[in-house]
Parts: sequence; C-alpha cells; structure tokens
Amino acid sequence: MQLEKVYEPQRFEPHWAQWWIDAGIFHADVKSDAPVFSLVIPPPNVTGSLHIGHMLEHSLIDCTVRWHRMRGDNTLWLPGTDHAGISTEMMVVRQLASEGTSRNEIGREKFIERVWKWKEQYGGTIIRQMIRMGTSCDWSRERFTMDSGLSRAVREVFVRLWEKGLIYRGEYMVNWCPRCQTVLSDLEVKHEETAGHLWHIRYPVVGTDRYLVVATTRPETMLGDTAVAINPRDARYFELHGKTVMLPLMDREIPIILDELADPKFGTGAVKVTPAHDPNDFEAGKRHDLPKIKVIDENARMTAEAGRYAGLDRFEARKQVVADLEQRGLIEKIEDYTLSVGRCERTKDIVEPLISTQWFVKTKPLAEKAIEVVESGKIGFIPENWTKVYYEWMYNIRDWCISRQLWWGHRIPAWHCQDCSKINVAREEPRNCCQCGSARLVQDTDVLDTWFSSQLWPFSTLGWPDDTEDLRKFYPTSLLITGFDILFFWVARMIMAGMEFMGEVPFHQVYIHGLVRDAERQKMSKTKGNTIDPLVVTEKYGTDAVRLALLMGAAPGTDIVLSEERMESTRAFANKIWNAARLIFMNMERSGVQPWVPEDLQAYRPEGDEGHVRDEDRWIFSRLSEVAEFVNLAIGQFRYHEVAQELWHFFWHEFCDWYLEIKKAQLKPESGMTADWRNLLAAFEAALRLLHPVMPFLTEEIWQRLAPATQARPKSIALASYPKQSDAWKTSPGQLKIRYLQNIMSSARTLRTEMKLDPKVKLTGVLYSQRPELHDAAKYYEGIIQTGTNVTLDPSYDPAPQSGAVISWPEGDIELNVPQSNLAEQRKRLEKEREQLEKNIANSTRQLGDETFLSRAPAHVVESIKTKLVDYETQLAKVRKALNGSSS
RNA sequence: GGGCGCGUAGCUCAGUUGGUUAGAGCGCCUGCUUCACACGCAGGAGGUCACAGGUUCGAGUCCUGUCGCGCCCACCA
Repeated sequence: MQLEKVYEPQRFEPHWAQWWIDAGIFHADVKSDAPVFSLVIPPPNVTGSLHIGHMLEHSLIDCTVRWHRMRGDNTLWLPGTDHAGISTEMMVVRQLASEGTSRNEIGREKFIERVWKWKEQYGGTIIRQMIRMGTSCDWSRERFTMDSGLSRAVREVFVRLWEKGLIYRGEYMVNWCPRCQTVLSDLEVKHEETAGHLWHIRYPVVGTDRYLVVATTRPETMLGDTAVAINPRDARYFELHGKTVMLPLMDREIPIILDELADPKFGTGAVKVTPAHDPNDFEAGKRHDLPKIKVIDENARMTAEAGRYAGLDRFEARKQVVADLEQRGLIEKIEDYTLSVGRCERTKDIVEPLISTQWFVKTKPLAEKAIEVVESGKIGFIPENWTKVYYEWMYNIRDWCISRQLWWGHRIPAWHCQDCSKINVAREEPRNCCQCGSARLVQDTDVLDTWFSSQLWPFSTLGWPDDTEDLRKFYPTSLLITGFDILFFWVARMIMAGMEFMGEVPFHQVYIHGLVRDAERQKMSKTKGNTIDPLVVTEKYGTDAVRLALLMGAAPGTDIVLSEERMESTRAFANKIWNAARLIFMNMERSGVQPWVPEDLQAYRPEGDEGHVRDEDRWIFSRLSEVAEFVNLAIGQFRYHEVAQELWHFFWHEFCDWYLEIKKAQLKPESGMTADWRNLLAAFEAALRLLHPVMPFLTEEIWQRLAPATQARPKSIALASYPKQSDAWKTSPGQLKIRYLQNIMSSARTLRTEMKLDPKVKLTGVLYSQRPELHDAAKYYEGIIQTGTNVTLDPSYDPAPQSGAVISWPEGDIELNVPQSNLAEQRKRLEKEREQLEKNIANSTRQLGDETFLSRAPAHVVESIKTKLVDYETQLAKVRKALNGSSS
C-alpha cells in the first residue's frame, strides 16, 4: 500500500464524488434516497455562473450535513435554493467530463439530458427542486413545461392572495430600468452618491413681473411640470398664494400649490412638481389632482409631450433645456450638489421613475405574522444581531411590486377580457370571462419577480399545494444557511409565505454567513469580475484545501477573506494528513500488519500487552475525547472556524508532532498486530472521523485503505459515527507523563538552540526534580529523548558547578554540559527570565495582599494565583542560582 | 437622516459568559535535506488590544465619548 509522497487531490476527488452519488450517501434529506450535491467540486462555466461565494455556502452546508449525518441526527433538512441547482451543475459537468465530453462541448441540452437521467435514477428531491426553481437558476422557460410543479404552486399562491385582496393592480410610480426594459422592485435599485448640480430656475409668475425660483437636480423633467409647490407656512411666498406661473420653454400656465412637499429650508423653498417622473411629486399630484404629463418614455427618450425636445435622450435633453434656459436668462444659479442616484442593480443604468400599471402585494398583513414568529423565538437568527436588521425592514415594509416586463419567468395568471376589461385571475386558463362571458381573453404579458416563486421554496419543493408525504415530514425544516445579501429578498419573504400558506414557520434557525472577499477585501461578485475561479483553485490546491480555507475564515458575523496564501497553508495541512497516513501504512507493511479498525469505534479502549497501557496511548485518547467534545459543541453553535482550528492543532501538533513521533520508536518490524498497533490505528481512525466533515475527500480516501474491506463496517467514513467524548478514553494518568516528556524535550532543544550548539554534537545532561514521575518519564522515554534532542540524560552526571546551562519549568530543570564559550547567550536569557519572574511575583504578591481582591474574587482565581506565586518563586530561585553559578 | 458592524503581531484574522504571562496562519530571523512530509522539522523575534474617560478587586472583553473605516436601509427637490 504505497502512497505518493505528495498528496494529489485531483486523483481522488472526482472518484469519491462519483462514488458518493452511486451510493446515494449524501442527503439533505438524510432518510430518503435523494442525493444532495453539496460537495465542493469544480463548477462549470457552461450552464450557469458560479463563484466562490457559493462555495462558502456549500462548505458550510456540507460540513453541517456530514456532521449531523455521522451523529445520526436524521431530522436535518437544509434548504439552499440556487445552490442545489449549481451543485448539480458541478456534478454533471464533472461526470460528463470524466466520460470524455469536454466542458465546452457539454452545452445546455446534454446537461439537461443528464439531469433528467439522474432524476429517473434517484427520484431526488434536490433535482426536483432544481427544476422547479427554474427562474433563479436562469433556466429557460421551456423547463417549466417539463415539470409544472412550481408553476402550479405559484399560480395557487397568486390566486389565493388575489382572492384575499392582498394582490392589487394599479398605476404607480415605479423604478424603470431603460436597458432591462422592466420595472424593478425597490430592493433591486441601488442608491449611489453622485456629484451633480442643483439648478435654480426662474419661473415667471403670471400677472406680475417677478419670478418664482425653483431648485432641481433634473432640469429636463420641468417639461412635465404641472405645478409649483410652496409651503403654506412659508412667509416669503404668502403673496403668491392662488397665483400661477408660466412654465418656461413650454409656455404652459401651471398653478402654484400649497403643499408640505415644499421644505422652506431646502433650496429656494419652492419645488417644481412633475407627477409623472418623481415619486414625491406623484403623491402631491394625487393630493391636488394635477395632470400627469409623461415627458420621458420607456427608452429614456423624451416623448412628444416634450415638444421640440421629443426624441432626445434624457441627458441630451437636460443639456439642451439648460442651454435654452440660460439663453433666456432664466437660470438664476447653478450649485454643485451631491445627490443620491438610483441605479439598476444589474446594468448600473440610472433608474427612471415612471408611472405604469403594475401588480403589487400588500405586505403589511403578511409581515405582522412574520415579525411575531421571530419575536416569539420560533425563528432565530445566528448571529443574533440580524434580528434587528430583520425587524427594521419588516416594520417599515412597503408594498412589493411583483410584476416584471420580462419573458423569463412565471407569467401572471391573469386574463384581461377584451370586451368588458374584467381581470380574470385563475389557476387554469379560463375559456370565458367570468363577468361578461366573452371568449376574447388575453393573458397579462407580465411575469412575476423571481423572488415571488423563490419565497415558496420551503414548501413548493416538497410538493405543495398537494398534501404530500415529503411536506408532512420535512416542513418546517430546521436550518437555513445563507448570506445576508438575500435576507430581505428571500429569507424574509419565505417566512411571510410560510406563515401565510402553511400556517407555520419554514425553518427554525437561520445561520447567516459573511461574504467572501478577495485579498483586497473587495466583495466577490460576478458583475465585478473579481471572482476567484473555483475551477482554477480547486484544481490547484484541492477541494478539501479550498473548503478548509473557507471554513477557517467562517467566523459568524464576519466576512471571509480568501487568498492563495490561505489555500496554500490548508493544502499543506492536507498533505500533512496524507503523510501521516503514509508513515502509518509504510510501518504497517514493515510490521506485517493488515488493515484494521475497531469493531465498535466508540467503545474502543486503549489496550496494552501484559496489562500495561502506554502513556502516549492514554494521552492521545484523552485528547481525542476532549477534541471530540469541543468540536461537537462548536459545530452545533456554527463556530466552524474554531472547529477547523482545533482539529488542525490537534492533528498536526499533537497527533503528528508527538504521538506519531513517540509511536515510531515503539513499533517493531515483523511484530505483527500488537496492542501498540491497535491503539495507533484506532486513534488514527478516530482522528480521521473527526476530520471528515472538514476534509471529506482526503479522509475518505485514507479511511477506505485503513478499514479492511472484509470487515463488517460502514460503506463510507461518512456513514460511520462521529466521535463523541468518551469516559473510556478520558481516564488518563498518561497525560501528565507526556507533558513531562514534552517539557524535557523542548527544554533540551531550547537550550541547544540558544547556545548555538551544533545539532550533531551529542550532549549529556542531568534532570533535577523532586518529582519521581518526572524521572520515571525520563527513563521510560530515554530513547525518544535521545533521538529527538541528541541529549543523553544521565542521573549520575555531575556538571561543572559554573555551567549555568539550565532550563527550568515548574516541575524540574535540565542542565547540560556545554562548552564555557556558549554561555553568554544563556546568561542573556536568564536575565530576561529573572526580570519577568520578579515582575510576576510582584504582581501576584500585590494581588494577594489586597483585601478587597481576596474577599471578592472567586476562590479558584485566588487559589490559582497562590499556586502560581509558589511556582514563580521556585523558578526564580533556580534562575538566580544558575546566574550565580555562571558568573562565578 | 436612521440602523448595524469593524479598528488586536509586518499581513489576514481568532479571542465563548470580564479572571492570572492575549492566540493562529502567512511572512520574518536562526539552525537542520534525520529513512512520513522542505506543502517539512526544531528554535526564535514581533502586540500600550485605535484614542480618552468610566464601572470593577480585576477590562481586549461591559458603559460613555472622540477619531478612522465599511455595510445596509431611507421618496428630501
């Protein structure tokens, strides 16, 4: 069983991914046979876009799924809308690629064909979801005819809301994107501070020779003005009440109205009113029954109403209008002004407020229940501070414009009667108008906002509106893992929809992770093009390394900075695990040991020949127990980064650096299976299981080689149980001895390095200590100490009194025979140590002399300081002695 | 305008409910190609925890203020 010197992830990852699918092991629904493709493997560029941000979510979801799976918690269900689709894409492309079809040749048709094959094969819930979630996966419309499940749910929801009066249609001011040619919801408009101007324009007051000066940031809209507003309490303009002005350039007489819209403190205190092109003006227009003159059209060009400006682009028109006004001396002044400009999230085009007829959902009644379930704790956010953000939005929620002028999506199930204009809203296409019976019905051409269907995800994917087994079993789900960027778009609306249509929350916990940023802290996004290509980095560093890099940064509430350096270090860790396995397998061969793992993994106890269990075995098992306890707790609390760090430290710096180093010396060639071997293999196997959720591919590969095929055992490490803390492992007098060993060895090494001694030079040293266990340990591990430090500890050795080469720790100290010439360095360190110790002693003494401290601090704190003080003093005595010795 | 968050080692970040000498990775310095691993081993340097107050026996951690940075929401012409 030879392993290569360097771990090559590419060789194993696709193999295991395929294996897992075939075995149907990974389920979001861990009880059913539906595979969940939340493995982090390279995605395609073919059928959709994916960026590293999704991979974070995959990693979190997959890590959690595996952990729950291994613990035997079979009720977990993790929603993840787009991600299911994208993961499947990744799987498909990988598989097709392995069959010889290159990524570029795959294309949508082949892709769909394969997905359908899988659907037949597995009947997977996830695949069903992916197909139903067409819109958010950018699938083409014909998909919906293939599986009408979601379309049905959407129509059902629409009809129900309509019947309850929660959907209405009306003429409103909406955000229009001239490039997309569609209306946008408020959430899709991003406001940006932009340098602009404030033009002060003179409007001649009819019947007088004075002007009323209005200030505007958009002079071109004046062509559509139908009034000028002043504040009724504004004393400057009392005499203008009831008068009219002549709109320049258009020569239209328009009234001066009294309205709170005008803020006396802003600009000139007078506002031009353009009801057709400004939301505020629109409202004012309704109050004063003003005509709405549309001067800008859907292409952002001036309309015929704009007179001689008709046909001009809106910004061209602005220049022209300003020029014309200037020519007529009607510009009073132009100020620099910073204003907030709304732009389309996707195209960055400046959004034009237009009046149009759209469909809206009344959100207030829906929001009430959604607020209540969070207040009552039925839904919790992690980290908690997101609850505030959620409330903030929910309390101030505004009606939701759900219609879009696109063809890519679910069409609104409404039919307009060509004869009586009645709107027929229905689940199925009606033949006749419900009011006049006419057959001349035309379906509304608008489609629904993609989030309208997305909000139904938690139940529509389970078969709703039918009363299915899935629905009964899996609704509500336990946990949603997602990014905060879609908290309002998706999460909040899922809660509203869940309460409205299921009468129950859709999930109980929402874990909100940070965003992935690049090394420059830029948010990674498709549109910015600064994404790290997952294809490239997983190829380069390996999937496990990329995933671990993501997990290590995933502290709740913080963003994740992903860099190549990070992935380099996690790759090094992967390689470390690989090489630990390599060491073990090589030695197994030498010793003639066959693959073996304990029958009952959790119940295994370190054993020994002749009734003697080695200290290092006791120690490593007690550490395994502690680490398992920590990790189980931490994953349950979504502290993935601490999990990763703990496992890292344990495996590298305890298992490899100490345990394997010690074991190496214990294992004998041709020994056959011994207690030493059983302990080592059991410990290693447990460590692999602990690591599995964060390093799935690698641990699977090694585990499969470690566990004999013949033995009755789970088919995959992912089906084995996750290690728990164990009393059988924890009883450990060995722990102390190993600590002594570590102390002895690091002391000897430190001493050597500080004295700048050639590592090849053999040294003799003597160990001073009052504790017999320490001498026991030194004797017991003699060989290891010698190989590890090149120092022989000889109790009978009597160093020269002036040697001064001493390193001490609370339980003991070591003195080496070093040449006099190397002592200067040592003195420096001792001086420094003495200073530190004196400072510590002063501190501790002061604290212990403080009555208030003694009376108020808890006993264990006082006690620990007392013990520390004793240690410091012992130490100081040793250091002083060494210093005196070396100076004499 | 409202809300949220951040400021800890050269860099990127951890730091559970306040408790002793504040951690990790990368980078840096020194020494090692020792038969698992140079994607390695051993040792080491480096921090007034943004600043100023306060609460406390005790503050990186809690409170107030200041400065700097970021994000979200909002119809101020």
